[in-house]
Amino acid sequence: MGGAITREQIVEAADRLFYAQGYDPTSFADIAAALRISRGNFYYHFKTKDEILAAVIALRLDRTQAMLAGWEAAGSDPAGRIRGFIRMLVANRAPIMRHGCPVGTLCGELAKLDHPARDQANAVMALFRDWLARQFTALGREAEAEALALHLLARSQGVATLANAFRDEDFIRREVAAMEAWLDAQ
Amino acid sequence: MGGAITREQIVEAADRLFYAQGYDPTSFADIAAALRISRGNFYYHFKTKDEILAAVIALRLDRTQAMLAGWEAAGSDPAGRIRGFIRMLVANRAPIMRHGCPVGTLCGELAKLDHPARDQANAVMALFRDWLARQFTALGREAEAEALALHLLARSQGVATLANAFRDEDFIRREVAAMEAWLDAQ
DNA sequence: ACGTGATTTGGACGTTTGTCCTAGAAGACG
DNA sequence: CGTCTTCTAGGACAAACGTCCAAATCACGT
Repeated sequence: MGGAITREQIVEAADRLFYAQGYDPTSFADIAAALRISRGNFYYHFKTKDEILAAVIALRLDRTQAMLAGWEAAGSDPAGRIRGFIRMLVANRAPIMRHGCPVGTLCGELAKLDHPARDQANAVMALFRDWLARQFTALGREAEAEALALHLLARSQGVATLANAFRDEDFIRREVAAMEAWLDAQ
Repeated sequence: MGGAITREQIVEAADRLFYAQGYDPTSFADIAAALRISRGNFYYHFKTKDEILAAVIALRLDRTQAMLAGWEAAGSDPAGRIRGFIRMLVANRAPIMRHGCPVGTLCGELAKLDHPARDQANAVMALFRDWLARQFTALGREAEAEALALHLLARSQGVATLANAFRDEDFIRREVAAMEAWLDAQ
């Protein structure tokens, strides 16, 4: 396989384009142009567009799971890990202001499309929820762990949505500080 | 004008469909089928699909402005008005769980499409922001009014996003209660 | 009853979409 | 060098898209 375009490269390009433009508006032609390959080439690796979406979501699931597992392996305390989650908003502020949160926007789009892969996309969101709940449990808040996780996840999603609409970097920093203060009070 | 399909009916149907399915995935055929009129009929009232979108956003701007003005005219105090805003999440929980927040989802979609009407859609969001800021100003928090408004708006958007993903009604109620408690502490 | 302007129809148009096929290039292996 | 498998290019295909138009229909003043 010489200059072979691997399946992985297609998924990678689709991942970026689905994030930047959305799943539905992104065409095979867009992905092909990004990789400079022929349109017809897709059919060898994927039978349908939905299969590409499924592969993209599977990739995101894997990467998210690996990232969260890495954060748990690191020696920091649960509160420090949650702080790391919150600070993702600052670290990724540029793409978030341009395209929103990759997780939230895909869930929203697939919900509107009533797409079969909706549940898979939601599973990525659930990964964050469950990870956060585990951290709050480790903080001794087992009873309210899931509610606290959903609360923090919702605030993050809201910040991403408004940061995307208003392109306001200071707003992100203010809200991140507020979430950290909230975390300290827990 | 006998059984004349008015321009207003088209905008109304497009408004509903854009909310339920999104702007891009909604075709002229969809709107025509909903109204049981001919596809070609649109060209008499609108020249392009973008014109329909502009009309839909203009309608939403008008209605939002009227709704918010009505809330200010009512005799309640600023805190009570903010409480009314928060309770929108509970009042509209069914459509929110199905399709998300009409304001936030349209802003997100148009941002991804890099659509010219993006700013108009954001103006609807800004309407809520400015209205909330006015209420916080009336509460004597002029200096931080906009930050408080954005904070509350972000939390509402986040609740709508997660309620849409997880279809969790209890979550909405819990978060609404938490926002009311936050408001009382302000 | 008639004519005029407003409104609606059904379809044509060129383009783009996702899907699918075939011919051949490129690689591994004998 | 020859053969077999793996991969790619380019285009065919029907369907759907937004756009646009000519002809028919409707409402209404006279």
